[in-house]
Amino acid sequence: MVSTRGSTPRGDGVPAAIVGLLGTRKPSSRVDIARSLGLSPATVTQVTRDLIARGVVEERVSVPSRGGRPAKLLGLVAGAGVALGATVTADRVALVTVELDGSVRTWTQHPFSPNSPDAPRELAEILAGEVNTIGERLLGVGVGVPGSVDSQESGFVRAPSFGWHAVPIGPVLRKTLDAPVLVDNDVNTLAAAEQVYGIGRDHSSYLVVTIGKGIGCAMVLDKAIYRGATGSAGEIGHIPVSSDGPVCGCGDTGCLEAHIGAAGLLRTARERGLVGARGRLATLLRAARDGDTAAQDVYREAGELLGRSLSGIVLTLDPEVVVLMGEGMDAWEHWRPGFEPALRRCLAPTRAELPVVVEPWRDDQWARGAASLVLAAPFDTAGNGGEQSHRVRARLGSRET
Amino acid sequence: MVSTRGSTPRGDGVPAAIVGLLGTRKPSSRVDIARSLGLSPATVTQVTRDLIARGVVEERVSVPSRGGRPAKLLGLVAGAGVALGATVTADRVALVTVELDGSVRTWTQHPFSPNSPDAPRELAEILAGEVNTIGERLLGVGVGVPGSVDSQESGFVRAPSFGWHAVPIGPVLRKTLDAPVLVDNDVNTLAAAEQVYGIGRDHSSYLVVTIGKGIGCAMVLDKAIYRGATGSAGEIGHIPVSSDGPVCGCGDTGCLEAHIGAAGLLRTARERGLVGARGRLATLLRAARDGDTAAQDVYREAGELLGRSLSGIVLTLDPEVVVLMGEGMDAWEHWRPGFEPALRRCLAPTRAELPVVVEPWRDDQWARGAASLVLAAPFDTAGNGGEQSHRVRARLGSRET
DNA sequence: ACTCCTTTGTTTGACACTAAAATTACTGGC
DNA sequence: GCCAGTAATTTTAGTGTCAAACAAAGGAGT
Repeated sequence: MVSTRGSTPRGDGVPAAIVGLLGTRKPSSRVDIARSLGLSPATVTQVTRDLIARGVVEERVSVPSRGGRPAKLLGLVAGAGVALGATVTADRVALVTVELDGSVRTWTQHPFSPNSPDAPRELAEILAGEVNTIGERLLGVGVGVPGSVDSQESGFVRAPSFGWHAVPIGPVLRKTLDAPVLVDNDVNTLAAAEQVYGIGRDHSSYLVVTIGKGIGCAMVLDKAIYRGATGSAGEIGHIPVSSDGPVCGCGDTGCLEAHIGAAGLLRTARERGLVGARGRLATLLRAARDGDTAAQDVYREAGELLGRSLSGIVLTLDPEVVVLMGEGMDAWEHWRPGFEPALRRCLAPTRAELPVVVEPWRDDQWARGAASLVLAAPFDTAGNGGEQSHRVRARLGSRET
Repeated sequence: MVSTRGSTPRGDGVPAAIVGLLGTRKPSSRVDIARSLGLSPATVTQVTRDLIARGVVEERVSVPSRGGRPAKLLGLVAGAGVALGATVTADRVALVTVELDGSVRTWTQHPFSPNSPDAPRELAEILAGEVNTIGERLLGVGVGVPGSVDSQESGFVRAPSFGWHAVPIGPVLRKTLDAPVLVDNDVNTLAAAEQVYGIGRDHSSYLVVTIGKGIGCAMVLDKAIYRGATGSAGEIGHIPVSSDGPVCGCGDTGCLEAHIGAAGLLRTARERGLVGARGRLATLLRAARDGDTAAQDVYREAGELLGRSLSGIVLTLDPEVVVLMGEGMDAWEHWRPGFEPALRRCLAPTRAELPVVVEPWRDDQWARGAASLVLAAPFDTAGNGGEQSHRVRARLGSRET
């Protein structure tokens, strides 16, 4: 193993990568940093000297050695940089400010109507307040949207559920906010968070599958988020699973999402008389928890469909791990009995042991993900984030200023 | 667009990348090379000076200019380097020697029995003859196998159909042959060939799907071949498509391959009395070509299954293009009527126009692919090929010697 | 023929990164 | 307390790449 994240950084990426590493790891020695990033200790000495002088990094205690010069640990100066994250949903915008080490500073929500023709400008206004409060220390703004984005770099959004076609979220925000702005699909932002603070620290290829209103999937392949040719990779909600199933929002019939998305589950439950015509999903979940086997069946069957569909994706992508998250996870205990056997049944003997990690859901997770777009920029050695990612790195570690 | 293939090369990768580029392009000027590789013209001048002195590259004619200093084109010296490619099948080994520009020099076949306990050594002996014939100019050996490989770098092969479990093809060949040896799944080698000489010149993410004895898939994502956590990405032949279908070689029932692999097609044809108990696929194809609608139905239904399965993969991976190839492609005209509508039906409006490229099949294609593993090494800036890839680059462009 | 323009290719000085040697700061055995 | 051993860090000298200035080689207009 040469480097922990992607290829070894160069040029302006070196100081950024060091700061990024220190943000996501415990305080490390210079030699450790060098090993992790594939740099020579000499370079780390030089660059950290500069970062210390600039007040971004500080020396911590020396650790006792086991026969050798003790390492002087380096850590980030608290509050040296802040990322702003925002997610857009059908009725509001959630905002977080996050420190370099991933800890959440503030969390707020604002009413928002994406259908308005002036939506980008309204979003910009919501963000502007926060941006001004943060001031100098702002590294960048990450925005997650439930749709596909042409590229993080530019940020034109297509989100059918909002009626958005090539809506210039990125350009408008950039013009208004005077800060680097990275826009991405919301599930991809969760993957970015995993990449930096979660499972990505130990694995290089994995899937992040979300269960909630829709069914989403983001993928980190060989340490990089994969977005596809048109930014719409991971649209697994519309995989066909039945030839005559329910009608989906996309117009087709029998999509996975139409079966096991929140609306699909509810429809099934109503058809079977488990909840009233005006009943909600919470009712179904309560029934399942109370031991109602018919209610449990709804979830079990959903788990089975999900497991079968994922097994195809796992065979195709051969990930190390699958991470499950999303608002729907609170009912996972009832999905699991259907899910596990369906998933494992078709996996070749080699992958039958595929670990599936179920993450508890937190309300600020979407927005935290969005902020992670910014915090992942230091590791974007391949340059997928383009100019915006570059600007984040510049704010983080440029030698001038 | 910054660079044509992956990220910009560094160090020993620079001369190799230049040679690689000249091998896959028409002769180019220094400035063109610099643009393609993301290097400065200054660097290209320096490195090519060296390559010219070493007799690997030569100056060609000047090209008339359109209002500027005319460009002096650079091209490869013919025969400056040769790659050896080999594919292993159930009964033989096919060998090609390929020039740097991709042209095939020789093609031979040798009987081979992979079930023998001494298979790696026997393979080594077959290759040794050719290696000695080539001598000095050999850049490396590429080997394609119908199974999964732990990494190109090491080359332990798992191939259930051969009864191979962690068979040390790479290590044994390396010990015997004294040349860089790259081992990979056979479908991945086809993807490597596309990457270097085919569709990869114009696209960065695509699928290569093979139809033949089995159903295979290789994927190039963001310009790199993706191999998965255990080297078995692309095992789409075992995606479940029916709950009570025919038994597959993998032990499960209802796998895609069991339905539409060569054996599956034949089984269906026999069940329907279209060919005799001892009849072969050629009989079915002849019947279909002669207008037998029952025979055509077998192919059409197979096309439908393939299209449905691929639509799921396309939704997941959002590739720019899908390339179809393999021995089974000679019957494609009869697959297509089922395939096209099934594939497009479920693609979101944005991807309905997904181009599907059907490549005619050539007998030496597997072996050419294997050789491409070597010829793709110069572009492996990420270092996936590890030490072996590095050794190929060293032979191609090292400054010493 | 002369001048200006355009593009290619080369030279030069600066700079980032490195390998290797030197230095520092400990531990552990005596 | 002294010495050998060990590992982190720093220094030093050197290499590869680049930006910018420069040289070369033509076209097009006058």
